[in-house]
Amino acid sequence: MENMNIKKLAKELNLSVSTVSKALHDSYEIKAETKEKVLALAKQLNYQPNPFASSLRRNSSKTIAVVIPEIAHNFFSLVINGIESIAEELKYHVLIYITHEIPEKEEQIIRHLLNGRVDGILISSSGTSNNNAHYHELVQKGIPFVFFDRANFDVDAPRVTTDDYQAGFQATEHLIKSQCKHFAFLSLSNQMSAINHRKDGFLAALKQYQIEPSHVHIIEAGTDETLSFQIIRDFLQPLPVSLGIFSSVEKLAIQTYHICKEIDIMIPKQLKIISFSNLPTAALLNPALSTLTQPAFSIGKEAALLLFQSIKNKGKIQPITTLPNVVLKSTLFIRESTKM
Amino acid sequence: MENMNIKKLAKELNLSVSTVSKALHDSYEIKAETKEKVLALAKQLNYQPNPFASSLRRNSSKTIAVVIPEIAHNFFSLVINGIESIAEELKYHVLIYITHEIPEKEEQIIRHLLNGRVDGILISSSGTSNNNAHYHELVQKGIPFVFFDRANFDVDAPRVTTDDYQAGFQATEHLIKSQCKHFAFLSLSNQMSAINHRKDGFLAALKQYQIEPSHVHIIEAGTDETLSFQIIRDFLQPLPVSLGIFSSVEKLAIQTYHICKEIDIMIPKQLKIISFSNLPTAALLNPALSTLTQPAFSIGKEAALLLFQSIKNKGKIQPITTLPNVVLKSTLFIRESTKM
DNA sequence: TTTAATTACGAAATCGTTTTCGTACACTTC
DNA sequence: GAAGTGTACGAAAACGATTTCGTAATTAAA
Repeated sequence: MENMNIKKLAKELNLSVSTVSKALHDSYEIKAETKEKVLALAKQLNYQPNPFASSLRRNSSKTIAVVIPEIAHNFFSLVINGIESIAEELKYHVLIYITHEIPEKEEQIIRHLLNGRVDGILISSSGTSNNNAHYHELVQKGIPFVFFDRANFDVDAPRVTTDDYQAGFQATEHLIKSQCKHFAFLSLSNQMSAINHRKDGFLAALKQYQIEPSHVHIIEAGTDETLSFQIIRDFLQPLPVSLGIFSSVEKLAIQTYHICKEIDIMIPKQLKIISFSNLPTAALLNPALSTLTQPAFSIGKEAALLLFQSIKNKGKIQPITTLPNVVLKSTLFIRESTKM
Repeated sequence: MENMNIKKLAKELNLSVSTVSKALHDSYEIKAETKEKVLALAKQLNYQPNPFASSLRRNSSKTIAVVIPEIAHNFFSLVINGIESIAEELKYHVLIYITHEIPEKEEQIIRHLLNGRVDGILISSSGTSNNNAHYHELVQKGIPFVFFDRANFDVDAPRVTTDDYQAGFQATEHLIKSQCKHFAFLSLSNQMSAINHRKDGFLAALKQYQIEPSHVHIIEAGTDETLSFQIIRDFLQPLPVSLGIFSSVEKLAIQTYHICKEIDIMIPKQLKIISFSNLPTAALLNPALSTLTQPAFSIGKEAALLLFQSIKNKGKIQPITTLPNVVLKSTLFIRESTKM
């Protein structure tokens, strides 16, 4: 009695294992009366099929993996919320893997997932553009995956991204119109698609408005907290006049706020700043932070939908259409931090 | 060649399946030379054991589940970070389930997990104290689990919590010494252990300082965003004089900030507020928010360690000692929001 | 009445591992 | 040289489901 399984259930019912299995799956081969009996006893004895036996036989796990650079980050946790909302509905399970922004870690995780533990993968890449091998192995193994936010554009896989270029352009234009004279772009690295698109938008706007190239600063702060603090602080001393900062990620904007507080730089008087961010407290900051806010929940949802579509279509003939490439819009919130 | 498995590997090596399996597990029965050959070819052919076959046979999944009320919440994502740090080290996989604060949802998830999909569970309960049945079923099934932050004290399971009572007392004392005259406790519900302990500390402090009971307000805002907004707003109109608010969770404090902004209540002049919170931007808010900050990462780590200990000891004779009950300390950060 | 089709079930193979037993062979020990 | 002792491997039985393939019994069609 320790553990219920289909064999005991069958014995109890005086039926064969196969009949019980079919009854539980509502097979047409089994008559209604028998099905009812089986269902009833299964419920009564609290029978739950062993998921591993099932997965082994069916070769499907009802599980997806989410591979993200970090989790303690509003954007990613909102995305997970979106993913979960779909997964839950489809009765899929969600495994979380965190790369801590280490490309080798991502590779290792992806390579591990080649073993079939999951039916599909959602990835926000920490990888560098020159290393796609592990993605190609996924393709080869036939494991569906979808990029979200940070995609690798050299890999043929569905993507859900935001209009990073346009948003970057828009944010920069806003800084220009707010009378900034110097412009800085805070970047994590020059290897991340989303961030580079934002930078491209930034540069395009500056070009269009004919900003003197010597007034344009690209700050690669990197992913190490201590180091990026140092890099930003160094950049701000001495402070370029009428500096407008466009931070490509929330974290760097917050660090900038901390540094300004520390070394007494007044926002927005001496320095204006706008950032990509999903901070629920952006409007409550001192001063309120102007943001470009991505529809994080929707990104998760759309990515999950695409993934489940791929999973469903697996093995079937793929129509040679263009790859799904959903692009969602970010929203610009102008607040005090960029006030004239 | 589609998919490598141990059978093909064995054939390729002219060895039996059992020998290969033993070699891969470094069994003493297999001589070094053979092991090397097996390992070499396994690596070359990129052999990865099927996890489901393994799990089925071994009756262990190398997977744990984390069941939390919500994920887009600094506290919980930090906890997950802590959990992941341990799981990753032990090569365990982490499944995430979100209850959205719905007790029935939690029950359903836990009941599902009785099927053996995971080797253990970490839970921050959304359950009400009068419903423990699902936890007892876990005990009965022998599935180890550990509570963190929000525990159910009627269930015999290891717990990792914080010194909620003391922290609540301390925060309240701080409000009292900041010359508040009215005191409000913002709660999600009166069914959550951690929050109730905070409330107990709050009440104890008020009693010790002989605060007039009519000056004490317990606001149960609930988990619904719109509703809680309404409830807090109603409470603040008209505004009790010299009000000191102790918010049991970050979310309600942020809502309070928004409301104060909206209806022009000045913090800390007209209203002082302190909150449990892991906001990285607490110091940057307008005004900077006084907080009690839980060691979220450590909570996750400790909880995971306890869980893995239980998993390891499973089946062995349990020494009849007291249940592990790790209590970590929160840190009080006094900032402008409670300034005199 | 015979044949064909349908209904409702069961036996057994299968998924890919792990593990328990055997056992052949070489080597010691007395 | 018989008995015992390792050493190194293989055959086969699990693990618990799903699925294929049969088949007895009933019903329908010719």
